[in-house]
Amino acid sequence: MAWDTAKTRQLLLDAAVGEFAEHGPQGARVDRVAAKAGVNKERIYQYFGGKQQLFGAVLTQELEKLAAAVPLDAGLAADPGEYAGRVFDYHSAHPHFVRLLHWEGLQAGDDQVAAEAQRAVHYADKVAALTAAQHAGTLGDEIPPAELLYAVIALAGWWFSTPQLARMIMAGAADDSPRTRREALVRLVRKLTA
Amino acid sequence: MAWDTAKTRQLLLDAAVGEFAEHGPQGARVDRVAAKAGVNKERIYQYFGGKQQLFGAVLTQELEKLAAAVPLDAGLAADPGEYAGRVFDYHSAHPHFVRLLHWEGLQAGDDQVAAEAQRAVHYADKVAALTAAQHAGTLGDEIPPAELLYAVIALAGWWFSTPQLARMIMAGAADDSPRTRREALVRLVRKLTA
DNA sequence: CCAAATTCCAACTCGCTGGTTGGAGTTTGG
DNA sequence: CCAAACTCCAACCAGCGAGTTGGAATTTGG
Repeated sequence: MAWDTAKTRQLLLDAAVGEFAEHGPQGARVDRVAAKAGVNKERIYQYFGGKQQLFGAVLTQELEKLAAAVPLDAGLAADPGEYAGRVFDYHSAHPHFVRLLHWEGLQAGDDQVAAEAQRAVHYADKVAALTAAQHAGTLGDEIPPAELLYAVIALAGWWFSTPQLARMIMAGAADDSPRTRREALVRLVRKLTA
Repeated sequence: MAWDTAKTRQLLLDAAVGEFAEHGPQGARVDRVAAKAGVNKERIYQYFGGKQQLFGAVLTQELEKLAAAVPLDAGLAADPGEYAGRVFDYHSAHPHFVRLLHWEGLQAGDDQVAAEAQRAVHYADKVAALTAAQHAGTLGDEIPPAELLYAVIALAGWWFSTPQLARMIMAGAADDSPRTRREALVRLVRKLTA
């Protein structure tokens, strides 16, 4: 039987996504990741170097997935409201993503994070697209593009990053469901770009 | 010399704020809290019951501080933009608050959190104030009040909850400082309530 | 076909950390 | 004034968990 090291690696990575999203870099247990992957934990040290590097690898992978799933210009420039809605949909389907992002933020503070340079380019591209749309006149230009991007990301993500707050704020609302939350988000962003 | 148990308690609580904000409930070290407070760690177990309960006590205390520092109607209803600015200022001066909030959110998930009922009332009051201002016509009424409150909180807090993202998004900006970030925030909220 | 290199695993180490304990000092109530 | 109750502390402990190791199985390259 041939070795399939790529598969073993991927098995670990996929198991680690859930573990890290749920418990964070501190709370995650190396043994649990290995068990869930059905692999010996020593593999983690051979392939990734350690728990922290595995966390970095997980983050990089998930970042790429998001970038692929909600592409740069899928209506972004033309209609940021709908783009925000798509980001919301992605978060709904993959709730671990925002969690990973926040674990990273809480842990790293002002330190550089994994793949920071590449990720910065990614955002710069989006800002450029928004700038172009403003010049073309398909988008209101009252809000500077970087700030607009910031707003979209923050508004789409906050529901998931502090669910307890979202719950309390919406406690009085007539009905509070993912659907109405998405509508609220789109409404907010549309208003910003009116 | 008389015992001053209240002071000892407070010493621990204050030391714990920093420790929990920086490292989270998992990463926080009981010994470090005790050392910083200049108190024996056994006191934590007598006064609070354990690490987790201490975390709850810290959260409750800081929540009250924020509520006191950025009062309900200090210009909120009349000018949500400026209110958002004040929240931003508070976060700048007390960066541990947002961090605590997010650690709570990441840990609790969909479970009830400490003092949830009281906190919900707190937000309901704010929503009511916004509703009144909309009825009075001092505030645009395109955005439902709860959603507006959500937006203010999310936009003011995101800078601090994922500093790595904020850094990357703003990487291309002419200058990126607390001052310009605050201005961006106010601009965004003003646009929402125009 | 054999030897070097690589993958895999069970078992181990060992420092760390939350929590405990026993007792000494201090206050309080009667 | 004395005994019960409470505050405080140094030392202790048990188990958990990241990382290691030694060697067996498997592959590869010559």
